[in-house]
Amino acid sequence: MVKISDVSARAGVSPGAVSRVLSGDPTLRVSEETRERVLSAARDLSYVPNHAARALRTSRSSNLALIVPDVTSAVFAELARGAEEQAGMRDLTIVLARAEQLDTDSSWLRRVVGEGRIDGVILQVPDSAPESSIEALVDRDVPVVLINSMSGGPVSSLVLDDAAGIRVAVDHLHSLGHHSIGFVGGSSRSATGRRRLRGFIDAIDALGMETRDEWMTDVGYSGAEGRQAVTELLSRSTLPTGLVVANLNAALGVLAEIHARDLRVPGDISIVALHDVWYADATWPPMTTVKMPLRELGSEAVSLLLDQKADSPPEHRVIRAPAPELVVRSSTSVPTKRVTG
Amino acid sequence: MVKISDVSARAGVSPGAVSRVLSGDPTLRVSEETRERVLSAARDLSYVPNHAARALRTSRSSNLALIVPDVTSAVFAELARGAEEQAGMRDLTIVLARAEQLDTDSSWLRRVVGEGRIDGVILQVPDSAPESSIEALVDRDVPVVLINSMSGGPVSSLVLDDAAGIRVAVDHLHSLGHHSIGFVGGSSRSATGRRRLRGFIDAIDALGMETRDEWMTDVGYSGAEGRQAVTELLSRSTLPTGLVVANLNAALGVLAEIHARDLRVPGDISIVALHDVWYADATWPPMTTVKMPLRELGSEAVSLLLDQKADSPPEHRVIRAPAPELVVRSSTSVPTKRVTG
DNA sequence: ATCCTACATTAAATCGATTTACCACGTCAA
DNA sequence: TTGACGTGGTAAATCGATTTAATGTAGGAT
Repeated sequence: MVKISDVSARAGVSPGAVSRVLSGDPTLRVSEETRERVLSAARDLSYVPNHAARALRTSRSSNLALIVPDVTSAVFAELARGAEEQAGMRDLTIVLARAEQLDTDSSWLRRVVGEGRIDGVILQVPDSAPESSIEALVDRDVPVVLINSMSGGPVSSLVLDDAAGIRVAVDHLHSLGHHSIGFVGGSSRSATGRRRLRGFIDAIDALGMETRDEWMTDVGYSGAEGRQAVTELLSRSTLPTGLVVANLNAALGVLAEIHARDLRVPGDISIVALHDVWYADATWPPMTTVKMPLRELGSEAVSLLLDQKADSPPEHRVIRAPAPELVVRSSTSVPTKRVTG
Repeated sequence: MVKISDVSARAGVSPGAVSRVLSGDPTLRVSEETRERVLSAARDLSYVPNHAARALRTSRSSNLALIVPDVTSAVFAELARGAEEQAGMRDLTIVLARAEQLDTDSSWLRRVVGEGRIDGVILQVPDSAPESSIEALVDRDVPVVLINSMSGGPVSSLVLDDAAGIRVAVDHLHSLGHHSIGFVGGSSRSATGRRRLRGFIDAIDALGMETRDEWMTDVGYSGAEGRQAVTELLSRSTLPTGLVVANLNAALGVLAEIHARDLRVPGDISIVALHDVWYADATWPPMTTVKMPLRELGSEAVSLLLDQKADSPPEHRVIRAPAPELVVRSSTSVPTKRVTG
């Protein structure tokens, strides 16, 4: 491996000078000619600074940890891509970890952070997780950005504008002529779930429609829970003609259970799901969705982490751009008949 | 941050001694009593060795790069989990990257490797990728393990026993009474695709059934390509009663297109897909699959990477354990009628 | 001739752990 | 007494880049 002293030797200057030229130190005064010599020497030898040495000296590892509950989720994939892009631009690297490790082996994070391997943490706690597990991270000596979890509190956070997304979904159904619209959101035990429910109710109100408890469920985001949601809805008196599902994983389950009951989408019920991911048009029927700025969420998380000075107060941002966008496929249509459960 | 000299001071020994005690250097001779003092000093101060310093000295970063074509794929998720687990056990960290970056910015890998940030690479090239892009990595100065791509060649590789998985699928359909079985595999332009096709033909042969070209397609793994596969099958004379789909993403598309044609699964056609991932039972109907040892593939990749000495010849392993396992759901049944396209 | 800037660069300390080579001390045999 | 050996460590170099404080030199002003 070619090192800085090789470059400096070739350019006929000191290693210090090379370092300063290469990093563009503004306090350094060099003749244009020397600068050129250094630059071309570095190029000729294709010099790449050793990361460990730099990290040791500067005590920054240029590694960020991305901790998510579930790598499987398509939501994660988009998020990761955004984070990665932004990280790439800033010469950072993303280290992958499951939130699971936080529980089973909470020492993991402590250790990696203690070792100085991680400069910052992007954390998406499972909705199900007790908020106390977050607290455990607060006094840690790395900046943390919480994603899609609580807003407020001592840790910086970033959330999507779920309410806006849900509004788009509701508007769509309304404009098709639906007047009874149901909601399959996350559990109201989680902050996210409550935020979404609130968004739904507001959207319905704004259009002068009514919400009915029997049209709403209080389950999680998995496929199985989506199925369960439909079972619950059907066990009640009437079914709404339209359904907003706050998560595409759950929407798969919803779809499966609806089919299992021999109902038709969108014939018997129209469905709009939040988050536009690849398999939205591989379902049957292809699903109408609301595309949320997940990628931007990821990249913004990286930015926030880095722009955050050590002692600055936590920031809480809402990602609003680009605005949630309706992607019409085949799971929605004008309402036809109403089904009784 | 507490450093090694703090520990050594507290224990009344030299830093060198602490290092050697902590790393269990067998050539060090210490009295049991001194060892205890060192250990407890480290514990009391909750000493964690600085990673950068260690990396600088030992020139190993303890970082592995996991490069995949698509973080979205459920296959990736399982793989990543396996890799992560194994990495965790060995005190390594997994760095995430998209294979995309290899094309758009092939300097990325060069740079990170040059910086010494990466000790090894687990690489899953897209089936579509030219094999030349692999070559570009061969002479790099890090060990590389290729996943699910070519076998043989100068780079170590790891593949699943696809043939065995397909055999399980074919056996299942055969034992249900199917005699006309079709295949939606990967493109025959990729080594993986060819391997799978071979496995399929062998499995059919072994059971004394016949394969027909009109029952086989030659498309990729995406949902869209799965739809296209069905369109092609239907454009031909007869449809088989059973279908083996070599990938669950494609299977979603297959399912969607079948529904779109108003055919019934498993009434008109039974489907078995390779890879058992979470949404297999969130589809309609829930899909019968063959569970492949993806997790083991991931963990084995890490092991192979590390066990590989610098100058040892490349190894090519096939992951056979645990054996492919049939997961019966609702997309398969005894054959009823045969549909003409 | 002397002092003062401004300029262009360098020397050397530093980050923290690892590792090789060496040392001091005691004991035991010849 | 000497030398060989075992015991229980230590000193110091090293990994490679960064950064602070210092240094030599030329030119201009007094």
